[in-house]
Amino acid sequence: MAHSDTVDRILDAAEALFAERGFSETSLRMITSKANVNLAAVNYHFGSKNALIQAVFSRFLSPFSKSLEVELKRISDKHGDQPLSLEALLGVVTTCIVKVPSQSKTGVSAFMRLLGLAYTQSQGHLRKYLEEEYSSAFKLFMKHMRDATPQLSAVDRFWRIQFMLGTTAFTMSSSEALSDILENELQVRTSTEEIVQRLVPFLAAGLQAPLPK
Amino acid sequence: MAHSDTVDRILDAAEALFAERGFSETSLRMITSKANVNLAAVNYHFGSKNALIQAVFSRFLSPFSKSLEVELKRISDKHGDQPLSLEALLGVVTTCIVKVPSQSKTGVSAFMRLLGLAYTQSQGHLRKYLEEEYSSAFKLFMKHMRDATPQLSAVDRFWRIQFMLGTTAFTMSSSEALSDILENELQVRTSTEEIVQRLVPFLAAGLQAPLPK
DNA sequence: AAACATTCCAAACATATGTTTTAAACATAC
DNA sequence: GTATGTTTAAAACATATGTTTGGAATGTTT
Repeated sequence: MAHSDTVDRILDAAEALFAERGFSETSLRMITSKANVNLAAVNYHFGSKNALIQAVFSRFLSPFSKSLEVELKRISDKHGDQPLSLEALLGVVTTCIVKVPSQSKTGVSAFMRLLGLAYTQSQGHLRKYLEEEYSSAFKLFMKHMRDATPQLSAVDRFWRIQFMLGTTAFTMSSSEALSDILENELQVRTSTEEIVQRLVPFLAAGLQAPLPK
Repeated sequence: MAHSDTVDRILDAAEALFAERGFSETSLRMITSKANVNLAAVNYHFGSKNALIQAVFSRFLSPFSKSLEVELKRISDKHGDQPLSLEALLGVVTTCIVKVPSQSKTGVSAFMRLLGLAYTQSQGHLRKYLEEEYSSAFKLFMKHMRDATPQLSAVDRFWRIQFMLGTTAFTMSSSEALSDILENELQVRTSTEEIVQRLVPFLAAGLQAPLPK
């Protein structure tokens, strides 16, 4: 078989464990024993642990960036030269985020947590890999972002976009822990979808906040 | 000497390396060789690596939480039963953040990055320690936060505060890298103080964003 | 059926890590 | 000056990690 069952079992186990514990804190032995495969299988199929990490990312990031590019082009075609509103733009992104993982086995929560880790737990090789692989989708998103916030100067826009990405990455990377805390305090459970829904207005308002002098 | 030079040198080196690379990715040997002390000194003075991590945190978190409590009480006394405005409250926090590290050798950026790591790289022992040690300052801040955002439900407020903390920790933790990128792109240099000034309106607007249904 | 390629497995390997041990150097008090 | 407790130094220890290896099992092709 070109894609042995083993490969998928490893990817599933790795994805879950990485999301749960981070990269350095997850050993190959944890992964292979959760996947019920031999330890050597990882190096046989992927070559190295770093390559496995990248494979885990591309499995969910590729469909996502694909879907994002398609969706953005579709909507902006429909709108002609009218630029997308900020809300619409963020809406597209969140739609793609929520849609994609359900196609694979990954939950949205693991998906987002991995994204957060990629940002935070700065593994040099990962950052490099992601930049090379997904720069086109990212640039397209940034172009729409420019059009959606014409009132901002380039510098202002730069910082606010960083704030936005930071909020998202950070919240998602600790979303589970935060949900636990909240449940403990107020006996309310918040799903990842709901967190995203809460996040969007916060971000939109922040991006459009009146400028300081 | 009660507080040998060695102890401080270890703390300085550990602080810098933790901020730069994270906890698991920083070995005791890196720390001791950067600090120019013997490997065994860490276990002698602190007992374990985990204890060292906690010591690094308390060195900068204790003065900060102290200063925050004092400052909050001072200002709220001055205002009588009038609740602090959101802007004023955030102002107090940022003032304390910017003020405290300059007393020690820590830069604001390392200070914030460590906070971010504490959140993200959730080492069980650290979370527990921080909760026990600094719950009083945190609870005081949350009380004022409640008063400053009466329009929010408890759940809404919880999440928006998390968004706010996330944005701050994340931005500050990568502020240096981001400044570099911006300078490269637009030939503009942004100081940490300016970043904070840009952050506050973003956060205030996000916190007060209209609620989704 | 034989030849070949691929996949799997148990064990070994080299290295890095946190921690402990042993002894020497040092300071301080009696 | 000796004794006592403290700090440093170098080495050893036990363990965990990523990776490699040689061969067995399995599948595919001729």
